[in-house]
Amino acid sequence: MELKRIGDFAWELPRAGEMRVPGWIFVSEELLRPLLSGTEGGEDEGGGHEWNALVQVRNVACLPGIVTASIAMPDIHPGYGFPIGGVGAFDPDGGVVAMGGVGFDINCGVRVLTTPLSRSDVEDRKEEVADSLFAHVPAGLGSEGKIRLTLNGVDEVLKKGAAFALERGYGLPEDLMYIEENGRMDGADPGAVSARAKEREFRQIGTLGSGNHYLEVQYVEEIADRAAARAYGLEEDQILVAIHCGSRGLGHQIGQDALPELERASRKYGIPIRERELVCAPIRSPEGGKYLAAVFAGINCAFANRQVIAHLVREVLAPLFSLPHGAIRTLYDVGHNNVKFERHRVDGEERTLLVHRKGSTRAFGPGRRENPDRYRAVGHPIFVGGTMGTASYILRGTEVGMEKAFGSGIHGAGRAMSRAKAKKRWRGQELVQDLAKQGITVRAHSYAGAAEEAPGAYKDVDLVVEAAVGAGLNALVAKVRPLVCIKG
DNA sequence: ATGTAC
Repeated sequence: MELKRIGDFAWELPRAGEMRVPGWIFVSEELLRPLLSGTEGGEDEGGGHEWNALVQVRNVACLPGIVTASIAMPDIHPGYGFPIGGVGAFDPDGGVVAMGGVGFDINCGVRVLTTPLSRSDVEDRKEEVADSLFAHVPAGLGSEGKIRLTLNGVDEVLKKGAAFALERGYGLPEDLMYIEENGRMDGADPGAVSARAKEREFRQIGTLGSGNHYLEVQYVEEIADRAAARAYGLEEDQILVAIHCGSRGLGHQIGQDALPELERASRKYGIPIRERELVCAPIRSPEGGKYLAAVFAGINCAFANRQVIAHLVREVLAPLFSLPHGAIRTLYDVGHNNVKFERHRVDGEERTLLVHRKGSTRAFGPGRRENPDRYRAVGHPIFVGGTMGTASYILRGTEVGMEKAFGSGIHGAGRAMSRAKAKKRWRGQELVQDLAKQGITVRAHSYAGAAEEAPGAYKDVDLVVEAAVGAGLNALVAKVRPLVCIKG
């Protein structure tokens, strides 16, 4: 595939064939190289689909009703249907909602809590902090939470999101102000969610899960943007807690249920299926409407999940450091596997679009009314999770990002190596010991899982951030380092 | 990502 350079950190995949718009890939030369080494039409573990992130950018560009471009963030790597790091905005008239644009872990995202603690408060108590968090926050594959829901309770979670958790006494009212959508997505319909999906939520609310999900105690190493840091209440050496998780089994089941339904819809409406998960339905069709109502419910499930986990973190840290719960505040909570209706300027005209972000964080810039009052002037924070052994970053939305990428940003380092390959190359136990020597206390529910998450299996997060900032999509606010990491 | 399987 021929790419045209259109900027220092921007490349265009020109419109050709059945593409309705061009592809825009925001990467540096160095990050572009591995993308070009994939083989088009190559075999993959999933059954012989084209397993190449750039092919996926092109496939998304072929979907009906896509607006402006099929966009890839600097952490782009192959996903199901959409690339991870992919953004696609669609016109509600004639456009589609695509399962691959959301993925299985609906509203997977990050919440960051601020504390009044500084690095020195935690540094020599890391083992104690790690053990307490590990014991109190349920995590790992198939883990079950401390809360049991009834069927009616699950419906309430799906309708109310984080507010449900608050009603049950998990969290502080001010938390809601600092969650994307205030923690509650409109248009969620529990009736669009299967009984099987709901059954998976009965015992799973308030659990971290596995894979790349984690709970991390971090300190602020460096502040790059004083004004934004002031608005966010961040200082150097300050202790933060990052919670990375999603909608667990429920979101996964919504995705599984949607596959055959949207496959039928794709055929019914005559939309070519270019990859198993790139099935879709017109936004205004009954099938599209049902899928959206189910996804919105899944989004609420993840908001509620992170809200409960934030409470569990407070239950651990407050007594340990003699703090009131109110001293541990929600900086922000924002997802990176979502689809939603948003207002955007396209060619000078304000329009409502359905924006898919798959492994891409919403990153609204200065002035947007969706931002909390305290953040309105600088844009809301976004969280870029590095790996167990490397830095994470706090960035913010920008006006350039609003124009070029529908207000989107990066979400992490992005995998550079498959999970299978990483598992062969590293041993989890050795990895945890190595990290301990570097001052990072890791508690993992699965050593095999930890090996898959080896820092070496990811791209260099510093380069990914450099590209996002260089392209102007996001602005750098602060760099943070891990002290304690709980892995699923 | 995922009760790694219909």
